[in-house]
Amino acid sequence: MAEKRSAVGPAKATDRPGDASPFAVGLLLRRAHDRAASHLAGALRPLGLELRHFAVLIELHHSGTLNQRDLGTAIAMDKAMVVRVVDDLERAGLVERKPIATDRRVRNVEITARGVEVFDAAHVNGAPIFDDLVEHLGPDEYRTLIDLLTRFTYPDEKDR
Amino acid sequence: MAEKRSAVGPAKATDRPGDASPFAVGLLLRRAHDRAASHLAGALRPLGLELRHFAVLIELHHSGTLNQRDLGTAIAMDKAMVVRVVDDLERAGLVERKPIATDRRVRNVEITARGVEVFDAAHVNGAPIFDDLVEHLGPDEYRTLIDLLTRFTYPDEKDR
DNA sequence: TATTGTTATACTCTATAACTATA
DNA sequence: TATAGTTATAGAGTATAACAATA
Repeated sequence: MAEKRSAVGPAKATDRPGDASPFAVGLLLRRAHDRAASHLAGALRPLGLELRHFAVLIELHHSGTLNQRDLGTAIAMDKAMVVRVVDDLERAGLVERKPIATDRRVRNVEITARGVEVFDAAHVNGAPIFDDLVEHLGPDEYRTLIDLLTRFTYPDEKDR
Repeated sequence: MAEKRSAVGPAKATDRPGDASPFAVGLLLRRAHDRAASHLAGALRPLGLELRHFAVLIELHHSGTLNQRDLGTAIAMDKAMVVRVVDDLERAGLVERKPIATDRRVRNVEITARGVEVFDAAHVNGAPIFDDLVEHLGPDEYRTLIDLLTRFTYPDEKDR
């Protein structure tokens, strides 16, 4: 692949080398995500979890308790999807819904002790898969990638 | 966001700061892709194109002529999807299917002169949107991001 | 009247599988 | 028998909208 160039027409402003078209970024990100997702999904499958379940566990492990609205906002998940994913997790005993005293509409979601266990187990079991995912990047490079990606994705936020 | 930590349980091997869970990479990539895709789709909409159409144009502009099978391989697109996308592009006059002499099953896809025009116009019209997409990264940082992302995504390839 | 969470519905995307015409 | 391309179908994923309870 990528053997020929400029087979079509004269040089133009956009006649760039390789994948330098700005639009290629979108495609590159899609394929990067596909690769990461298939690796990570493989690490979670033995635990009966999918990435979207783990997104909730990560957020709860990180932020503590959140109601479903804030949880959805935090992980960019539709509120209807939040309901289904929390249903799954609650059925598995990994999170609990807790009513709050001041507003009977709201239900806080908490990670359970068992949820924390599974969270840890996923990281232990997934370590080899994760190593394979990033092995051709050095540790510094990986950190740089995460940093740049984070700033690309959340342009308005200072911390994260 | 990201105000509390360790609200749950004692410190563990996986009790990392922030989004340092390996699994968070998948989620970060998803959101990075979502942000890029919505920006770039906005740049293509006035031209009546979607990202998947542009994926084909980029590949043809870059590699010259490809048959549909190789085209699908190059951009990780299912052969059935290739048919539909090439249908759209051909209807718009941006690519042409050309039979080859040696194998009457195969149809090469070529970008047309009008396809090159639209390719260039997309970059011209999209420039402000693209600037907005990456403005909080320096040029060097953007190049680094693309480089790391490319190596992350295509671990086995030397060039690209 | 607005909001939280739930349920139901519709729509898009993708993956699969059949089908044709060639080889 | 295998392959390139096409078409049709089914499944998953996502987005939308209606709904109930509460504020």
